[in-house]
Amino acid sequence: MKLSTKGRYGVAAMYDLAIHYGQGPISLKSVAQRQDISEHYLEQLMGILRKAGYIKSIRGAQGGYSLTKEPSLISVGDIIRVMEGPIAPVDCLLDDSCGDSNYCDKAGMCVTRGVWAKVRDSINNVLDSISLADLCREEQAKRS
Amino acid sequence: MKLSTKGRYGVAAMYDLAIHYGQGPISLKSVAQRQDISEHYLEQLMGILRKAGYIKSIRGAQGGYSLTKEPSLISVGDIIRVMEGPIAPVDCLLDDSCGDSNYCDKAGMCVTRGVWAKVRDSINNVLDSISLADLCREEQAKRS
DNA sequence: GCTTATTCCGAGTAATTCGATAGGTTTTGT
DNA sequence: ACAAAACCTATCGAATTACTCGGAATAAGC
Repeated sequence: MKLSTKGRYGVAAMYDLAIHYGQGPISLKSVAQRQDISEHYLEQLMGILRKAGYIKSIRGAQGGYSLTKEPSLISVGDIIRVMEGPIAPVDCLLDDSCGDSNYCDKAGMCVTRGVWAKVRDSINNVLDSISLADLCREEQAKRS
Repeated sequence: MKLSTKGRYGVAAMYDLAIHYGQGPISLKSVAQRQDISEHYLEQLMGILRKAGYIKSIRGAQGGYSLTKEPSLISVGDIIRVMEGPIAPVDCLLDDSCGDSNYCDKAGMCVTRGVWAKVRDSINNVLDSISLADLCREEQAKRS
């Protein structure tokens, strides 16, 4: 039940952009340094976040990244799901409409499936209840 | 955020033993067949559960495994933690008293750490609130 | 006592994933 | 023109996962 660095780094980077929201484009380099992440690796992660529409980029000198929406409108859950795929402790919870793959024939009768579904829901609840703005507020509080 | 098969199979096997609680030793083979798990692999998992004290074994012909306590006294959380290690979405939550390893120097200032701690707590809450007896009851309900 | 059913144990292994690294190509402000 | 930046694709070593294999020890039943 570990989060991969993708999710962790993704949240860290988005948090960094949230802190600097409204200050123009923030360079990948500076984010990587502040959050202590490999530059090249973070680059790939930023690509994912950009394609998902959570950040926009400006190329060329003095370029960088910035959020496409207010920090209060982006939840940690949004970020995690984009970085790690849908949250599901077990694959049989992924009924992605396309018939094949992880279908479990006794899903209806499976009692443990219910357990994993509850876990999934509780994780999603927690993650969706925390926005980037919340994290920024917390940071403010810790400073004082 | 995936559970490994260790955790899943562990719960499935323990659930199987709970269903047959009080019926004497249950052979690995029959558990493996009913739960559709590789026999040899399940063998290793049973070893973990035995060493943790949740099941006891009887060797030789007509031997097998059985729970050491009532199904109501064993939670899904107990099983998962034994099979997968402590639940912690990120390593910096593991302050296992022995100073080295995953200590994060800015833990006190880290706002994302709080997020992961909330996730951990909510997962533990769900898993600890469900006992093997609960699963057996659910199975009964589904039958009718 | 022999056979057979079973748990126990340790090593090996194929496949996958993770976390990066490398090396280049655009694009753009100065 | 130059340098700073985003973008892209490919590769790679290490670790982990989910097994498999081959036995050794133990006990019940005949």
